Amino acid sequence: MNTEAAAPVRPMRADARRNYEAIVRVAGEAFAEHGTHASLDDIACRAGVGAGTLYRHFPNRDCLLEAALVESRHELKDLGERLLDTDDAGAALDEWMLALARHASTWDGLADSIAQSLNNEKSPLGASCGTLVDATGRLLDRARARGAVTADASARELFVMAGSLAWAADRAARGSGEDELPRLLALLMRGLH
Amino acid sequence: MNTEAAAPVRPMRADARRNYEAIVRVAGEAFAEHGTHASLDDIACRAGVGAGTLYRHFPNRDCLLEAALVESRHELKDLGERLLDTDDAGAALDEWMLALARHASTWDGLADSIAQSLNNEKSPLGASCGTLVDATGRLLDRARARGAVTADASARELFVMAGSLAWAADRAARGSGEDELPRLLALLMRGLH
DNA sequence: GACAATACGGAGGCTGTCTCCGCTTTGTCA
DNA sequence: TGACAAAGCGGAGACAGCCTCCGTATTGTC
Repeated sequence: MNTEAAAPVRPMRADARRNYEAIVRVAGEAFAEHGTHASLDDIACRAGVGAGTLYRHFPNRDCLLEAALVESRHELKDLGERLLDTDDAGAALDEWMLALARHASTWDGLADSIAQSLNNEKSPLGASCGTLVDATGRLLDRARARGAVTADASARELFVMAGSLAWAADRAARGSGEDELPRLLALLMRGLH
Repeated sequence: MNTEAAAPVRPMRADARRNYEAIVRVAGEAFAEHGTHASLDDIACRAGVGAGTLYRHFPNRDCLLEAALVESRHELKDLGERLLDTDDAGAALDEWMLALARHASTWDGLADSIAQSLNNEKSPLGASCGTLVDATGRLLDRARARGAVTADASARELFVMAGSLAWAADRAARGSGEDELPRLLALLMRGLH
């Protein structure tokens, strides 16, 4: 696994850190604008660095995606912990699934990138998904223990279903920018409980 | 809409028909092998024609996808009609959804291509999806009229959900080639009924 | 058999990915 | 403060895929 950028043995050189941060910032903008398939050369250009610099810091698209999502994932992780302390285990799972689906909707194509990375040991994006799958598992187990979930489904499946919901909501919306996610999710959770 | 290839005013010239058929045949193989993003230049090459010939017959990827799917869609349409004559309206809808999901799983990436085309007036793939959405609507209305479906969902949404299920099943399978579709579908339908 | 209509094909322009390596910047140590 | 090695930079260019253009070849018709 490549974690040299995230946890280097020695601190990054000043110029390297400057470039790293500029790239991540610009990447977030580009992904928001063009989806996860935004041109990497273009990101490098807009960040004022050469393509070589971008690819040295982020050997592939997943690495950059992962870096641009760290904050969002931190917040998600916190939410997961807070939800474990709430009373209604069923509602907690519902809220968690909605948060997961919203996360996967951050940028167009993200649900796809995430799901693809899940089956790819080497992807840093997939690795960091492990934490989210685990959190899903804890909330699912608790909900099941309290009888709030009866259906047979694994944490991993639930995680993928959240992604597929994000996928469906993005595609079902007939342009009209309607937020279909809650309704679609309700449909799914109705079957789960 | 471009239907010149499907319903020409005058019959195609012999060489044109020969090439058309070779391209469609090879395309099916290539999509099966590399998913819907298979290289079109490569398909042309393997079909023994120039790129120009491929693009003249199929101005874009969707046109080729659509042509390579005609048979499967025919069978699907027939199934839809047969299902309308069965007794159990709920079970008929279940079976239809499974068939839709399997169709969208034909090739890797197909669910995505289909869903994308749904929002694209000009796509021949999307146009031909209209028939399937209509069939979904008929089966859904019937199931609802008989009380087999209580949840609030449109035909279009159901169609997209079938695609999203295909998407999820393709991604949830941890390589192990397991067929998760029926279970995932059961989960969804449990919420719908 | 000759002619017009139709179709062919592949060179080449374009965009995007990713690598390689000569050059520049940085941090350190005297 | 200056000098040196290590670390980092960047952009040219190789490569792959998409798609168009137009000179050439094939076909059907009279």
